Amino acid sequence: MNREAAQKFRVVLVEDHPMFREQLAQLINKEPGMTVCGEADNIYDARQLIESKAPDIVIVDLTLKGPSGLELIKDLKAKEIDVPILVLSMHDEALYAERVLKAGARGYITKNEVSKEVMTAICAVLRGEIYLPSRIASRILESVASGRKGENGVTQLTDRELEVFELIGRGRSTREISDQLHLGVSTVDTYRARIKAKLHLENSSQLCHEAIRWVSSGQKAPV
Amino acid sequence: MNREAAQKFRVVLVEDHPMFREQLAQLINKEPGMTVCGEADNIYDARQLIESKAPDIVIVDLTLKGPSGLELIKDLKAKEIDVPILVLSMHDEALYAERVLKAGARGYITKNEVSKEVMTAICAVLRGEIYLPSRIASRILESVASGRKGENGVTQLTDRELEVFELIGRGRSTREISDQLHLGVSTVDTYRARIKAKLHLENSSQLCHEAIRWVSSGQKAPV
DNA sequence: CGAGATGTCGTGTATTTCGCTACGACCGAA
DNA sequence: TTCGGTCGTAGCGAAATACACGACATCTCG
Repeated sequence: MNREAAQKFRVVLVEDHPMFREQLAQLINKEPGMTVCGEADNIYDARQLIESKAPDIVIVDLTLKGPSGLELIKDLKAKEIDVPILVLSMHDEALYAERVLKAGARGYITKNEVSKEVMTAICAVLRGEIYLPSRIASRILESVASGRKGENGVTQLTDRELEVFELIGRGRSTREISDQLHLGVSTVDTYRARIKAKLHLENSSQLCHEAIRWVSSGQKAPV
Repeated sequence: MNREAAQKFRVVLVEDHPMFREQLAQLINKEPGMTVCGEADNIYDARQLIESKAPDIVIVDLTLKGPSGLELIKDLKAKEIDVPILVLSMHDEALYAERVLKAGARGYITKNEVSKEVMTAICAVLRGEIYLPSRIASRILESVASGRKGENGVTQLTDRELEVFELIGRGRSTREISDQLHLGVSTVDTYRARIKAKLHLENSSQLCHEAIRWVSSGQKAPV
């Protein structure tokens, strides 16, 4: 990673935790060959930033305040804005990694990595490689190899459905979800219905129950 | 915060996200009057560290890999190890703040704060003050002021309320609960309202959320 | 005794749920 | 290219639920 000052790699950060963003920025700016050329905490600002700054790489958190980073990835792809994206996520789940890669991201790391690992990932993506922690890569390959099936059932959910499911698990009401995702309440409702169908859940308490279980198992110990 | 080098405030960090911990450490070490004297990513190491180093303050993440930071706080209190604790949490909810304060912590901030805010909190706690973001403080004070003296979260629920709370946690709908308990639906409704008030929950998703968590955590210690 | 906590319920309105239908975009197989 | 499937989006109406009031009878404890 050695570039003249004039041609440093330019990075855009999309991350809604201020402290984390600060640190990431610092980490990158400390690197001689890189510089942060823009920061955003939601996908709208991010998109604009990316279009105006045309960075060499975008690092995006999966879970943001509004629509998730996955939306941003899809958006950019739809607009054929071809910038390599490295996803930073809290979830140490192959499921998410797989989805972001399918959507067009070039790397996936979790926030549990040490900063050295993060830098490794950034460099790999800048070199044009696809970067995954090996434990996740192997989990993906494994499931692909074994011909795919249900596992936790959650795998059958579409991206959107998963997003809604997760928000339910975080205790958001339908209304809050529709706000956050900028959807109609009725749309969110449809997703709830579809999720219930796919997961064979009878009513919304059960839906809530499962969603919470999912969220907190993908996460750490209950508080 | 001006101390001679020899008598800097000594800080122990308990946080399981390596990157976050790194940054926190850096933030603190950058401060002239402070130094990080130990780091841990779980409560066992943390406890040992605290006993051996006797720091001036402990900063602990609420959600760790094993038992939560809340356990650590209770442990220290039980052992009468009297070190001020600042809790760092992802949850921007009054309920959690209240719990940790009751357990003996001296401050509560979320990871959404900018680092400046974190430093403010650290300093406040070191001065012996209790630090809360005002939005959370006001939410707690509000309900405290309007009656209800302290006590402990769930323990302040009446028998009936607790019964309902538990059924909610088992995924029963209001209707099912009223049937099972031979009460009017409206009665159950009233209990739900009272529980929400006592636990500072803002809507029924949160109620559901807390109830499920409580039930599945073996319904003893927590809260 | 009397104030406050507790258990019970009703009413009325706002919101959500639930089970439908629908439609356009896209995608892959025939 | 057409057909069938999935996906994201949305609306409708009936039923259920949530929420905010108020009411009243016990019960309890200072």
